[in-house]
Amino acid sequence: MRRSFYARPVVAVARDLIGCVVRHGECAGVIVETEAYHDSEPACHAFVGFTQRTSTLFGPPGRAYVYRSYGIHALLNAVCEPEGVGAAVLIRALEPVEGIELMRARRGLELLRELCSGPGKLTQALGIGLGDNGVDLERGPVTISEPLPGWRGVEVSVDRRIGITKAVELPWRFCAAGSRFLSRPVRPLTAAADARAARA
DNA sequence: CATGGGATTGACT
DNA sequence: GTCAATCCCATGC
Repeated sequence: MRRSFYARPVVAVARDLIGCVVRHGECAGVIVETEAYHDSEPACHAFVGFTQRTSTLFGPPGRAYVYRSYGIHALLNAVCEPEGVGAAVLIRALEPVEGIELMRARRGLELLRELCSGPGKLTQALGIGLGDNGVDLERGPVTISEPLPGWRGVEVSVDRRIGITKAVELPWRFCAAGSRFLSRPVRPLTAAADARAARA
């Protein structure tokens, strides 16, 4: 995708990335789950301002922001909004489409559903690491490109973000409706959750 | 310089 | 359902 695609409100980009293709080397998958993060809300790393860690987030849009989570996993984001705004889309799950045998070898698993159904799983499956931080997503080695035929206009479900403790009420998680490759199912909105969201 | 806290995962009860 | 692994970074003394 072109740089102008990412230089937009991060929530819109997160939604529009559903159906696009992430590629690294011979491995590729369709994005089926994303989350948006923005420096105006405390769940975003960029909330603390410009630091060494967040410099990529405040940099030009269309680059990869890769960081280590829980000391173990590398998580892949696409930097969004104009330079100077700290915002990114976390890629949370892929449907594998190419290089599946290599993914299986890297993950030590056979089951297709488990290869890329989580933000730490998909970086392991595609061989993406901290060294890919700052990479231009149009040039590679990690790239994101247009949806495959059949994925254009796919229905998107909205949910609250997973695994965070701050700003939990924001509906900034996006999933391909009915996908079997999500990190977790979309939670149906309950009346109680609705009331909480309305109050916040 | 010491410390606390994760945008997770997989193993185990 | 619970829980440990593991390390980088931001913060505070």
